[in-house]
Amino acid sequence: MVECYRISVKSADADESLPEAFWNVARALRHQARHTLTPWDITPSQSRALGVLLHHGAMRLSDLAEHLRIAPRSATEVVDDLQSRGLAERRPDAHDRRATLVALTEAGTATGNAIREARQAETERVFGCLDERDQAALARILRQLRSVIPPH
Amino acid sequence: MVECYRISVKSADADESLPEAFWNVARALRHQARHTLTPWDITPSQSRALGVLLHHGAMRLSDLAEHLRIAPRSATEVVDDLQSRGLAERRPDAHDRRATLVALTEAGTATGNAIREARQAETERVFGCLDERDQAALARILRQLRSVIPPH
DNA sequence: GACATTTACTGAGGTTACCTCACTATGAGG
DNA sequence: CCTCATAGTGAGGTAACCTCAGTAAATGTC
Repeated sequence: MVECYRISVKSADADESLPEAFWNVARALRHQARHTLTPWDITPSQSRALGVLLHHGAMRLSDLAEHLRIAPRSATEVVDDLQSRGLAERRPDAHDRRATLVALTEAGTATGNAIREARQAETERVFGCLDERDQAALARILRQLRSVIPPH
Repeated sequence: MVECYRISVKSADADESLPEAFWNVARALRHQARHTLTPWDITPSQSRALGVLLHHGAMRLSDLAEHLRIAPRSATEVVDDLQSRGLAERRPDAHDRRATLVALTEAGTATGNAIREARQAETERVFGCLDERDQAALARILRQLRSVIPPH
């Protein structure tokens, strides 16, 4: 179902180092991901928040910040943006009146789902072009790379 | 020469998808690269410019912009920064009085070399932990991925 | 129960790394 | 000579972050 058009290798700079090749792929993927978002006029950071809320449901602003690995203050801004677009809303937390719960609106859920599907199709098109063995190899290699990079 | 300490796999979230694993590695690498720069108090974008100038020698500001894939106006700023740190200097282009050549100072060359070496050691430590076959496999897989992502 | 401490969010203001648009100085073609 | 293109930069803007200080609410202590 997934079309794998392989453009002629055109002897593309095969003389690039592994890190260069890695970053080139990362840049192309990032570029493509940004492109995928254009129909919704959503920024990447908003899309990330949408994804977290879609996946985990309503949560406190500080928890959202943690999921997004950003400072709580920055999450405030992302939520402001989503709210001004009618994609999310703030609700009081019944158990803690200091906290505010962030929840997707119906529009937010719909948009989030649409984006999720588009991104899934996109990554399937890309990573699905690798055969089973290469997918397994890539997963293994990525795991090993990450084990060598000091976390934090 | 390269130490490969493999921390226990500790069954780290092995349930991540390929794109997730890819981005996690990318994030860790970016984080590490940023960390590597701390001794020189240099920003990543300045380091990139330093690298281009080191590799290709003095060039016009617009050519530098092209190498860095940024707008000429943005290259002006990077060069301003490098110049204020005494790492680069502007020179008139003898053949075109509109143009300005950007050249590394002695300090800039030294700093650029030091950074290049540190980064090389760093990537060798990471990618060098893959055996020959895995390095070849990764290179091949990355090439294939990039051939599937529409360029530009 | 009063009081100190901690926690949750947000206003104010800053940074990095980009961008576009308009302007000046210069070069190149007819 | 005059028009047009090109090289760099000032002015001003954006996204996505940050820290620090302040307010309101909860929680622990005496």
